[in-house]
Amino acid sequence: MPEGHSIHRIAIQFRHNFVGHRIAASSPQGRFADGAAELDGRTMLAATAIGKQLFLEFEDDRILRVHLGLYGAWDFAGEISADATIASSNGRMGQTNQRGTLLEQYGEQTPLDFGGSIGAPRRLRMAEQEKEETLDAFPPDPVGAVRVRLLTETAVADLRGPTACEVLDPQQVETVIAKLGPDPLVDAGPEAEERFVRAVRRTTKPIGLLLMDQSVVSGIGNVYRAELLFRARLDPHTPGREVPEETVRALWRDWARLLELGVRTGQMMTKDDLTEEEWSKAMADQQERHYVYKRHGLPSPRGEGDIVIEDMGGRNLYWAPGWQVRPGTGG
DNA sequence: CATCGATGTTGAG
DNA sequence: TCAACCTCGATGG
Repeated sequence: MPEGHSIHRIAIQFRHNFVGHRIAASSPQGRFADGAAELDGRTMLAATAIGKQLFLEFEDDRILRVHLGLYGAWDFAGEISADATIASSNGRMGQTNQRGTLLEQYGEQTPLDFGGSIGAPRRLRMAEQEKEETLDAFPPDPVGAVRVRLLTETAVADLRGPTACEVLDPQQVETVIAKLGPDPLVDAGPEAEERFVRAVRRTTKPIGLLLMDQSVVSGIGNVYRAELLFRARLDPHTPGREVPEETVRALWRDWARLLELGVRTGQMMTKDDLTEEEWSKAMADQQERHYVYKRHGLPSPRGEGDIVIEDMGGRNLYWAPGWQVRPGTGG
């Protein structure tokens, strides 16, 4: 159940334990047999996340593009970095990625805390089973419908339930990337913010939809959308062109901040100004990590009234009308 | 045990 | 606008 931060963490995990290694690729489920055969026996050269898209580059210009969708997940096993530190000098996505080096993406090395599985949570029973198998034999037998298994001498990554899983050439990757809005961890620098400002302010579409539009900005999902708008005190229905420029810039910078925090902690922590005690509580209880997401019916944390839920573009939107206002209406 | 909904996207109508 | 994709935790009987 990933938003952008999850995919960046997955990319980091691949850099640690798979990039630079010859990969045995297979499709235990069978639905990706041809694609796996194209990758099998080739060395992984780079792993890059842009928004919710993951690109795994192999030798001979073969790039695996994966989108986890709503419930896809990667499960890692074997010798997997537990206290992952940002890998350095993994190069670029060949000629397909003009968006800067991986080091530029992440700046200084940042300690991370990985579990064995990233993406949708697994059944505990399954995790225990795999743990036992790992002690006995490597690699463990695939559990369930594994679309792709990527295997090194010591590490294994299983992909299940993705929306997209395909082998592309650099040209095709270029086409995909060209349709994506900026990702603060990929497109560092002022041009990215300018792109975002332009994309928002040129349309009358509501800002609540624009933040979810991956061609406007990459990586934001339903949780971050709701929380960013609350933090900005912005009514989700405000047309893009009516959002003050400074507010649009503040949204971009806040997204950059929340995304960095999400990559570092592995949690979508969207609250500010918590005491140490409140922080611990929030990290243990998902409900406590957010101001409005899935908190409809509860009193707004700020201002008057309750948090409400409504449909926007076919997704549940959570917001606090007593706090979030439309600019220029005096509210 | 059955059903529902979900941190997402695509494509048919 | 809505179903389909395909997985699994939460919920209710």
